[in-house]
Amino acid sequence: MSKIRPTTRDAVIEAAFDVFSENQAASLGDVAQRAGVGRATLHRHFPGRPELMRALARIAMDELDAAVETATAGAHSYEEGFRLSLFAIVPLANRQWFLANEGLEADPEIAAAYKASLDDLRRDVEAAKKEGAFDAGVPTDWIVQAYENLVYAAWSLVRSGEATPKQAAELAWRTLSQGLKGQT
Amino acid sequence: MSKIRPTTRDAVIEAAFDVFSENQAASLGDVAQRAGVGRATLHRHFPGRPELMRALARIAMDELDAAVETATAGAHSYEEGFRLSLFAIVPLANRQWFLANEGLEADPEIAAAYKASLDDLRRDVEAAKKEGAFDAGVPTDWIVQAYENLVYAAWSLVRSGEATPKQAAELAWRTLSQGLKGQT
DNA sequence: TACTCATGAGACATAGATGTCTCATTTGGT
DNA sequence: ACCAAATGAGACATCTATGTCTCATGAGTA
Repeated sequence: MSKIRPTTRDAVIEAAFDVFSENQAASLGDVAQRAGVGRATLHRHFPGRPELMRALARIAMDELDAAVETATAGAHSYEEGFRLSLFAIVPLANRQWFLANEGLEADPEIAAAYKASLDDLRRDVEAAKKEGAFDAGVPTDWIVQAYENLVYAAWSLVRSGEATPKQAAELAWRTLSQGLKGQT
Repeated sequence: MSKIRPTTRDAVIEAAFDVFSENQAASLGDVAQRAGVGRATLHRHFPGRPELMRALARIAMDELDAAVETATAGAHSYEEGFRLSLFAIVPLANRQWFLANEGLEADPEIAAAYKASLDDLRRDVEAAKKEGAFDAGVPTDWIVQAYENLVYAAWSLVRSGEATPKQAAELAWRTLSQGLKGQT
């Protein structure tokens, strides 16, 4: 077992997700306090704010990938895969969204990983089009944008207390699939 | 004619919209520079950041109201009104969105005005439900969330250069109306 | 021309966030 | 119990954004 208490680093990371999802401009002192950790200790694990954000981004992307992979393991079609992914992603949205406004596109590794997952999404959208799940006449870029923003909308609904994650994901799926369905 | 050059205040406001829509964390120095104005002059017109943000919020909301009112003047139904509003709002989204993450809910006047416009939107959604434009079984809160976030999605598509405002608004409208249409 | 007022430039003080360092204390493994 | 490593607390220096103030300049007006 490592000499570094695994608890401390994890506590900082979880506190950072909590604090930053409430206020992306929060200070590192806020994060340390929420984690119940000294500010100096935070700096021992993460040299500075960019490194912490980088770590959060990597974790968030890995979580997302894992959740989607698990959720879609038994999917029989791309359409079903999208539906299942939506249910898996909505509860994770609060851990993802605040990262969008951080200057992470400057980090080559993060930017590359993000681009790769976007490319995957575009590929899946196009496969779903071929299945007839989405209207082939609608631009893939729009479907991707609508998908991402309906996830955010669903999360917002959950956050406001108006729906459970399951209900919100169902509404988002209905809007997306019925709204962009291929015209028969 | 007022002794205060009307140009200066307007230049600051326009620069602020430009700069903050690119980076909401930009400094007042950045805004002053973009406006071609001394930093002290900016402070002469707006005591501090909150006051500037407040002014931007009021202007943005007024612009939005005016644009919607103009656009929907000739609408024959709530459904048509929503469609026309969407076309009017998408080009203004960049002047609206960054204000969401500013602590403006703390300002009573701004908060009240925002709440009022949200209530209007909810009323219109419910009227459109009665028309059959939206499925009465879908929560009004979801329709409002989807509407707002599809506006953002449309603006994102425009910003990426993948569509004109008109095309993006058309896609957003199609997604919303077809996705939430009442089941016949 | 003389006057008034907004402006630009820059000095100055302040506040908050950040990053480093030290030292006493605690923790976990031996 | 002993030891090495991690931690907490706090001092310290630095940096950036902010807000104020002063003074010279320029534009518009009488």
